[in-house]
Amino acid sequence: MPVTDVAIDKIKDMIISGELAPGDRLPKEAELAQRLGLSRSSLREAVKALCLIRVLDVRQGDGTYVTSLEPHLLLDAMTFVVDFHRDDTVLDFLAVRRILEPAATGLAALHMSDEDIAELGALLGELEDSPTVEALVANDLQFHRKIADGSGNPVLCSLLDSLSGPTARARIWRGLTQEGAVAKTREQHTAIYEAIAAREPELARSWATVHVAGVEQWLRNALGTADDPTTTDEPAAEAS
Amino acid sequence: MPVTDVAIDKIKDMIISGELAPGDRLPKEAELAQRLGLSRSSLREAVKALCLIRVLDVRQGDGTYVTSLEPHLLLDAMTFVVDFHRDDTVLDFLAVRRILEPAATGLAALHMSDEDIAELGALLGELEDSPTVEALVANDLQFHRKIADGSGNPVLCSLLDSLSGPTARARIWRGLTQEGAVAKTREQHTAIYEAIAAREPELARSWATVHVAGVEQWLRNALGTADDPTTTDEPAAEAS
DNA sequence: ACCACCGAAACATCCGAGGTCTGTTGCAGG
DNA sequence: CCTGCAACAGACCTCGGATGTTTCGGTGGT
Repeated sequence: MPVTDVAIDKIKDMIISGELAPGDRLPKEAELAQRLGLSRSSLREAVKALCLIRVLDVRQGDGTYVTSLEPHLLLDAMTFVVDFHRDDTVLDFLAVRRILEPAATGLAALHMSDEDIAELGALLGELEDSPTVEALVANDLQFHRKIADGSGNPVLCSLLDSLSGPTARARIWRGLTQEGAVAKTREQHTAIYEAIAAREPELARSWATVHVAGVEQWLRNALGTADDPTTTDEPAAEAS
Repeated sequence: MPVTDVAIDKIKDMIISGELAPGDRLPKEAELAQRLGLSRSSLREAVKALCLIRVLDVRQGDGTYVTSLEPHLLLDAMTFVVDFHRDDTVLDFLAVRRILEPAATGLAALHMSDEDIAELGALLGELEDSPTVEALVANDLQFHRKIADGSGNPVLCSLLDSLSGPTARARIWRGLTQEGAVAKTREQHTAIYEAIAAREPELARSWATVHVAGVEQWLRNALGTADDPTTTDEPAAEAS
């Protein structure tokens, strides 16, 4: 195994073992390199790699630090990964989102604070009557993010955030090509909001399913896939 | 922005734009470095970073290649990320798994081939009567992996795989500390298998929920968390 | 047709020299 | 005493070249 990979594992172990806690500063390059028994160049490669996945944070002129390691930080590195997937796997991502989003929405109906729900409602009103596609998608992302956050599970929230990336592009197409999409989206958002405000997890969950499934259905047609539609069906999920 | 980060983005763009397709070979270090306008050292840092997340694959003596970019490859980079999370966030991961696993199991009941179901059943028989904890956990992982694979969604499968990592450690503890865990696990696995074999998605889904919830419940107690148990409840998910 | 050997190509690693940014220190001025 | 500016030191950034290792593919002998 290359020394650089060894170094990555060593640093990883130092963090997992607790020798390096979140926020801690690493020894300086030269020192750490000597300690791990490799050159500064190789060490830098290791650090850079750990930097990409948000485990380390280097600040020029200052030093290298361990990040907070919070889920939202580490999981948003996944956004980078997800970006590499082509359109042919978007449906698979969307299928996963179709599983998680309703669950998150249901949880949000149970756990969101009244203030957060109010803010969620405010988001609905912020949109103009004839918004640009970009504004619509941005508002949509914000809406779903707030709900995911309201689930009370940061991992779930970050995961949904990552999965929304590729979906966002799809939604842009949709806004561009499908006439009634804007009105439909707004209606469904309102329905989801009202279900959450009424503290009705089942209803909220169902509306979320309908919402995501709508995008999924449209995308499936748009891609001209001949797949068996049941492939992404979620059995026994809906009580109604 | 550091030149290395620019290089990472450049390479990323080359791949996303299709200039570099999966399996393609990159220009040699010196050539690519000149083309991107930086030194070999800096380029190597970029390559190493993209290597960590399985986007590139360097083979000494041969060259640097773009990986297949298949979901299972990119998502298993997430395993690396998940490893960094401490025990206090394991419950959040488990909660997500509790959402995904039942859905995947339900899908598997619909889509697994008869041969795959037979192999799944064979897994149940492979375990000795008094297996070591390691053997039990390994068998458990394999069992759930096969089900996740049977869902027909590679993204879902890889995601569950990643989430199982931290859970695995927990299961080891469980096996070590909880007496009836082995028998209970075997019973539930058998029940899940039978439900899938009978093509009963709802039943399979419910058993999966019971299975994961059992681990979750035990872990919650073991960690002595005083959290509101409803925090991770999935509302309206069970038909029964 | 098969196998061992050899050389070219490409990555792995190391090194040392400059450059740039950041946080700190110390001094002068208000 | 407090404030502001300038110089300094520490740490990371970037570079380019030299040397070691591994792999691939061609060559020649059997």
